[in-house]
Amino acid sequence: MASDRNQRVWQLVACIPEGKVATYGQVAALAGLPGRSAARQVGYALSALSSDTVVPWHRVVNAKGQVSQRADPERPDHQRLLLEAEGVSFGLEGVLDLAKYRWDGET
DNA sequence: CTTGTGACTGTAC
DNA sequence: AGTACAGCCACAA
Repeated sequence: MASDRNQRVWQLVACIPEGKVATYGQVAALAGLPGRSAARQVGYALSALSSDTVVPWHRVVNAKGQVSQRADPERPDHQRLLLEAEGVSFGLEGVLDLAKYRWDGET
């Protein structure tokens, strides 16, 4: 059973339009998570996701514009492929242009 | 109840 | 520029 905060985060992530990405801090702020460690809680919320989750967690990236460090060890490229399929361009370092793809926070 | 860890961020050197 | 430190919250043992 997930906490309400986690569901709140998932709901927000699910609101991210295709071709856009949001940082943990961005999601945290939009989710209304108080405190300075909100980003951590967002990361934890995503970590608690199920394998059958419908949440496009791959659209959530860190402040560096890179995908999470905890991606599937078996398919680390999966997240990148999903984003590329949405029109997001990645750099050789697996970095994307946050200034261009960063979600405005509105649908 | 206490301790430890974690999908992070921001500031400082 | 890249690296290092501190902060805060939630969950598991």
